[in-house]
Amino acid sequence: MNSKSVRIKDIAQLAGVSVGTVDRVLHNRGRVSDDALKKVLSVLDQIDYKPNLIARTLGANKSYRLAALMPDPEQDPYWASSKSGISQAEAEWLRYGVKVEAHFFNLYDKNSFRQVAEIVIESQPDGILVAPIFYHEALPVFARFKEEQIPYVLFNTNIPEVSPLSFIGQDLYQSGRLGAELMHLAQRSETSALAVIHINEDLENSVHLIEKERGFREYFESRGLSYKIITLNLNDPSERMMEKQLKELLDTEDLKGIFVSTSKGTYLIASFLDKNQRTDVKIVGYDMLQENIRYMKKGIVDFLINQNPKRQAFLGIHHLVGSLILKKSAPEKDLLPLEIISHENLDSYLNSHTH
Amino acid sequence: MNSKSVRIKDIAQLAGVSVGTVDRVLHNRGRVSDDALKKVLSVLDQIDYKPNLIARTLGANKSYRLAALMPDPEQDPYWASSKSGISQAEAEWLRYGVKVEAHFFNLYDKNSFRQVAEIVIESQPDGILVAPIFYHEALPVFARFKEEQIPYVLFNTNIPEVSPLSFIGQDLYQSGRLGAELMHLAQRSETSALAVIHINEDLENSVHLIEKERGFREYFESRGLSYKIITLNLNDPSERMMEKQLKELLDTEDLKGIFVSTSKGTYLIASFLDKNQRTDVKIVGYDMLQENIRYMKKGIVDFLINQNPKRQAFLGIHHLVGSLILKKSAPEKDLLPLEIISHENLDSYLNSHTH
DNA sequence: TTGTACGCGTTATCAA
DNA sequence: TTGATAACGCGTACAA
Repeated sequence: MNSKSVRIKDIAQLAGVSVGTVDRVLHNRGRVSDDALKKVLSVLDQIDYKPNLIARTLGANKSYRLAALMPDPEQDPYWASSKSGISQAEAEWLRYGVKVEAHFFNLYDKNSFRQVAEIVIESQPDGILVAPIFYHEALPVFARFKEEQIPYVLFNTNIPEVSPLSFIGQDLYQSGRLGAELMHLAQRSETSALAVIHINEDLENSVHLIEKERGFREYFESRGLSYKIITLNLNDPSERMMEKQLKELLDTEDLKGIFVSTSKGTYLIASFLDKNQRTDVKIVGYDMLQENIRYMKKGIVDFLINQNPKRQAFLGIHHLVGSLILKKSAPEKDLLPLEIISHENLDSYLNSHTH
Repeated sequence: MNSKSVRIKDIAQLAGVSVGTVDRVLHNRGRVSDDALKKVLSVLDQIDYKPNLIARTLGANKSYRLAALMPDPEQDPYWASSKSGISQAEAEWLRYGVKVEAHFFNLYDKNSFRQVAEIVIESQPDGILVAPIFYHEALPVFARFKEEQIPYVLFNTNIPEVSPLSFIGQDLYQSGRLGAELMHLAQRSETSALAVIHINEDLENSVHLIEKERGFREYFESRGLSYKIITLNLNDPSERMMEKQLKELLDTEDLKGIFVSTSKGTYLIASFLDKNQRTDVKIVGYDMLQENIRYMKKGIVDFLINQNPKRQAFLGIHHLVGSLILKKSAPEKDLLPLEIISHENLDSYLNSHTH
């Protein structure tokens, strides 16, 4: 077949050593003389060796255990999508002996993050995929991972300081700018008031939401647009309290648009506006959650920015496997495109397999 | 992995024959005695044998030759993207013995399609990836493929009647509707005139363009919007002639938007409007060609719908390989999402690796 | 430190 | 018509 593809055997021949020696060099197992090492490395330097995955998995009876550390999918459908991405990746790599165990922490309890992380460490996986949504709590956890020498990949939220193998996510500042552009398009007058609504316990600790708002505001500034922009942080989980704050906002301002910074928040706001029959207020929100889709089809939600949680998690496992097993270097950052979902392309996203 | 999985060896043992015999039965290669056949079949009946695909491709050591039949990439940068998707897929499968030979036909010459198709057949490939952009000419060609029993996958344009292994592309009617939605968003008044511009030799024969226009028009109808919509088909390739027709259009109508149905057409129209300083006319077009990107950054093009030509071709080869070699069943239709590109998410698409 | 030999599951060859 | 056996490329145990 491909007479071109280089095998270990070929490298051995070129370097004038045995396949065993080449193998030891390739996997840095040591027990190789400086002389042999040099010879093999010089050959490897000149040719592009790509191991035959097929052959490798056939022979190796080895299995890899990966762990995922993420919020409980039952608390928020956004994370259920991430979960399904992990399952999908696991299915794909199963025949290569890869297993992934998912561990969930409480979305509303920062301490549980540390606790579950400790459980993950105890299970001694070969690699970890993490969604570090709590900035402060994340730092000591990653220190522990390093201590235990377990490689990790981040998704959803980046914390560059902990130098992960890779980060998979989106440019959140730009995401905010895009939200602004879409909001601007949906408006028919430039004098109305707009709101940025976060639904979050601890805004200062949530870099991702802050970045989105910054982008949203700067878009209008950079274009010299004079909308009045109000920020509202709804941190009280009780529905009654939330409704009260929203009613207040609608009463005091001539509000024509709401940019919601989270996916779950999107349908909460949509539900409120729907009940109060305020279809004049445009909504730009996040992600194709079932409820968000419903409100978009109903005409309540105008635009969704797809963060592609499923794909993020899928790629996370993918990079982890690639790096650990295939010894491929994962990209430092894998930024997914900011996908715009509107009424007319929604179905095309829902029907596509590959996404 | 699952040590439980049944191997040919196990079947042989249970049936009291050798692996060679089992292999012959499994692949109906004949040369098996009735007695042995019965014994093997009865074992196969009781257990669920799933061949190890990994081992199969290793052992088979077969090489596969695929062919691609598509328009000449030098005539239109859109097809250059498709070409690069094919190359990418080929690179990925090269080490498994897959080779792809691309054959180009003349975009402006229907006869060349049939001629090149005949050349493809002569080369007797194991499978063919086709972009059948000429409807009438395609039918006899697929009849020939069937005659020669060469499996084929379609991309870009679907012709369901020829029952391909798989089709990869987009819903073009919906694509037109999306174009309309974006155009509507970009307009500030509902009384202006809009144009649909095709740049094509033989419009009636081009299902894909007709479908887009149908979607575009029906969107406005279904919403009761009263834009005046003019269709213009520029079939003369000379620039002078094209400019004359466009000038005429702009002079006689209060035109505020142009929907261009092809990717190459997009930058041609953009270039014209740019030269004539008609930034009041909004453009919705197709694909992230370099020139289209340039005009979008310049503010001349307002929206692009990404048809993802590269990915389409890539997936085409992918499904072909999956079906032929790995005996996986390819999806009958693999419809890619209709991606909206705007000023603020353009870079995110350009920077993303995985796309 | 080095090289050889065997196993992974399947296919293909060849002698019996 | 059969069955034994050598590939395929890689990892690794084990002998030198």
